[in-house]
Amino acid sequence: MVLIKSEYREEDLSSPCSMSTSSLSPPPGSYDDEQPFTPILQSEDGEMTAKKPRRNRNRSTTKNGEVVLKIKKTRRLKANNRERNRMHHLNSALDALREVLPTFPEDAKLTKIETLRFAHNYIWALSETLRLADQLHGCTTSPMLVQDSPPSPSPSASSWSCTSPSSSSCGSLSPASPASSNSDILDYWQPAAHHLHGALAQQSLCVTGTQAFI
DNA sequence: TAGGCCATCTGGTCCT
DNA sequence: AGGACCAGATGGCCTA
Repeated sequence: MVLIKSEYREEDLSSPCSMSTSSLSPPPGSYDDEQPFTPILQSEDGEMTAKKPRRNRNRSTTKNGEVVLKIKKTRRLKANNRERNRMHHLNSALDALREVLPTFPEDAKLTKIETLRFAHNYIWALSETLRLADQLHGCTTSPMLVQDSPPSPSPSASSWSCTSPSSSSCGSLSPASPASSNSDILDYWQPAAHHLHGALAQQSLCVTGTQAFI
């Protein structure tokens, strides 16, 4: 007996959301292309004699071929279920990430790639702000701290995210980004800066990285 | 209508 | 062997 961890039951497969044409007609090379004859069939009834009609043997072969086919389809459906569930969990994590990111307007939903890029930039901005706060020794609440210290996304900057500590990953994040233009970057940075300023002011700037970001 | 975004299916590969 | 992960394919929905 196999334990299925998926939260989605079989009836979920029939939901409009999960239905696609590919599931209705198997692509080339899938189940329908499988050879119906397998070695398992040969050993099913060991008592087979020469007198046994060939007709019965063929019928047995076909029946077992159908069983194999059925097993494969069941495995595929289970795999589909797991994959769907996995993607749902991934999306849930993405939603959780969106919730902690400041967006203006509030109901604006970032796309997946935008969420990842913005989170990348936002974390970098927070880290940079804390670093600058440490440099000032004072833990004083200065509006100038947030407004002036982070590098502005000036047009001269090739890529905003590439100046971050994890610049090695910018190659995969920056190209063809919806937020790669300077105007888009400003759209993301400004809310982040305001949010950051508010958060730091509330906590009197005396926060550790752990306290602030966990 | 083209393009972007998304959900889902699918087969391959790796891991336990 | 079965599950997790991944990337490609496909089709639906929405918007400029």
